[in-house]
Amino acid sequence: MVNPKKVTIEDVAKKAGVGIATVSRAINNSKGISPATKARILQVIEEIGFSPDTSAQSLKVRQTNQIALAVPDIRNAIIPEIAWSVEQTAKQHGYRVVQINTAGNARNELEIVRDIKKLHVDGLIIMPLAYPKTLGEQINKSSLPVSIINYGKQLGEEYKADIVGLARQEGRLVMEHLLKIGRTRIAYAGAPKDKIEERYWAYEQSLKQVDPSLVYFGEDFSFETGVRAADYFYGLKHMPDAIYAVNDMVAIGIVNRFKELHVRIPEDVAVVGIDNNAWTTVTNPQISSVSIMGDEVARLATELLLKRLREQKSGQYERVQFEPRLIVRESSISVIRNATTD
Amino acid sequence: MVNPKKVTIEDVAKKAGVGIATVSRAINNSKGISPATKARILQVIEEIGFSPDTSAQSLKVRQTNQIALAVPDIRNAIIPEIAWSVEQTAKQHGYRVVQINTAGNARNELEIVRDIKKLHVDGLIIMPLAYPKTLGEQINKSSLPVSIINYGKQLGEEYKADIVGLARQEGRLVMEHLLKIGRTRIAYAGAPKDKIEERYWAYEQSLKQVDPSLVYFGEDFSFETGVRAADYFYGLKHMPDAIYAVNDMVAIGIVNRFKELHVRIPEDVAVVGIDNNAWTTVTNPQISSVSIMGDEVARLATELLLKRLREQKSGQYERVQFEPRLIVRESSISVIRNATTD
DNA sequence: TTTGATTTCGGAAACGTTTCCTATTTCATT
DNA sequence: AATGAAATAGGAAACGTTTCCGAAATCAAA
Repeated sequence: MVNPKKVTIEDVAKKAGVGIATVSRAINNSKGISPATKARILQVIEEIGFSPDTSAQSLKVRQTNQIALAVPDIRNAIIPEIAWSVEQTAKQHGYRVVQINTAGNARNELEIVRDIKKLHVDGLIIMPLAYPKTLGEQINKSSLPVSIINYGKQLGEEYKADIVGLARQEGRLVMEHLLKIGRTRIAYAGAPKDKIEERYWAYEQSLKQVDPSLVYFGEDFSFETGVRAADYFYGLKHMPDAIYAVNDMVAIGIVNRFKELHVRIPEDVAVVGIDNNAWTTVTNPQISSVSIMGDEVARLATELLLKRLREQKSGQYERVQFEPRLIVRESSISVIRNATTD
Repeated sequence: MVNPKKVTIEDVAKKAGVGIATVSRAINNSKGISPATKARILQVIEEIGFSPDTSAQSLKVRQTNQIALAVPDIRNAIIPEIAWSVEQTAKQHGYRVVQINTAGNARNELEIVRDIKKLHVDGLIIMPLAYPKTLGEQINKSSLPVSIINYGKQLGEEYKADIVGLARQEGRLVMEHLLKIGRTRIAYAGAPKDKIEERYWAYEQSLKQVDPSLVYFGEDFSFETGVRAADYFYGLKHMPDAIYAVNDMVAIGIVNRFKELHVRIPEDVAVVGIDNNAWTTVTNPQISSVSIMGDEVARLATELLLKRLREQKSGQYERVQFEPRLIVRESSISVIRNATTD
């Protein structure tokens, strides 16, 4: 480690008695080199421990074999899964990924795109959270390809980027399932700002008419909201026989609280969440949920980016939405319902 | 994006009517340039949208401003937290981090270290899981500085790397706490291979004598093991009044099962885990746990690596162990114990 | 003014590769 | 043998910077 006098391609050439061009051919196994000399060169390389300088290579071939992945916060929810998927996919194609957390901060999200040139990467995958107004504009004038992992708002046609996300069908899936297993008094537990979204509309639309007492709008998407929702429903004269929770955290809160209250799940009340968080399998009962396909979304976003890099042309931009998938677990299995109640 | 004829430092120079050396001085704000010309150059740069080529810079100055972070699997346990901490710290010093998952595979762990030169980084932070025998050897012959985040075995003095980890005191902390709040029948719930470790020895050593019926060795470190442990203890003639769980997953399993069995926590049984997983705050009751200081460990490991890069010398290697910290929550608060029992 | 020190600047040489172009060798075909 | 095509090789230019070194310009002091 004490400045070992960097060994270059020239050292190899000299020692092997060939030109540097030939050494280059050997390490890139390009053609125009005889198997014999190639073997000899490789041998020498092994001996003196040569490894081509990646900066020089990048400078020459004008690519870095790196892509950037910008996410709000690697510590949250499905993001580790996404980061993992991107890394695996990139690796398969010989790319490395540099990790960036934007903290879901609008300024950071813009900055990343604007300063992408400073990143020593060939392209960018961004999962926005803040969706700053000028994001699209910034992306469009970007000098490098970008791919968007979109779990937020519907994005316009004008984006010059591949966009992959989720078909807004999570709520519909939950409701169809709950209806199919014969529940009739289905409640909704969510968060107010969520009212405008598919997850809530699916609830309204699946029902002939909605009983307002069965709709609980909490403050956020947290465990605590779930606990409070459970208390609220428990206090009703006529309890629901199923609860559609806006996400898994809320669902877990509900399940936990109901267990304390001796409400049986799924016999008395079925519960279904959304996200397919790993912790849904670790509660008791395990909670049915809708997978939002993080790894598939991330994988495709990566593949589209790499394809664009490979083909070097800014042709048609892709718009892909994965279908969410319902995973049925104990909390909503179809049971012969017992009329007795605590 | 359609091959915009890369604008180079020379274009800037020409347009500003100066030499390229001067432009270089302007963008690196080195001295030997008058404020006036500097301003003019910056102006031009802004106009024509120039951004220096990072590959060329790296080639010239012989550093990439990147470090690699190799972890077993970004999706597991405290690793997102570690990745986050490394990234934040690196960013503060102007470094970016490239993420690598080793899958806890011995061969991968070795390969990363061996092929570090191919990574376009200035140094490596590795969190080993497999600890292959030749890892130290490989690190010692590495041409780049490496820093180790060590949550595994005790590492020898011979490693030419900074090593930061955790002082093996988690078990002791738990036991002291449990004894202090007056528990007398303290049980242990863990995994068999764990028997050799501090976490178990601390249990034995804190007790005048151990009641073998209060020791439950499960199969693994999972939620399920926790559930089974709870069942086991519940079946005892004489239940423990506290349980020291080898980690949070097990603790959560215990708490969940006990709630079903109407065992009161902490009144009947106190429960404490280890790891300080975020989910300990989302159970009911919230679970006391020992923080294993992931973010501090990661931050220091990063800082040591960057310092070594800065100082360019392979002097003394650091060995640092953080003290784990007990976080007391509802599951083990000191209560006036009620003699009545369900 | 002259002098000398200091600041400001530009030319050119690196950094370590890949690749173009040309030269040589090898080989198959006549 | 003679010819031409194909395979193999090397020299040198280029990629876009930083930095060394010397030249020119500026400035302060005499």
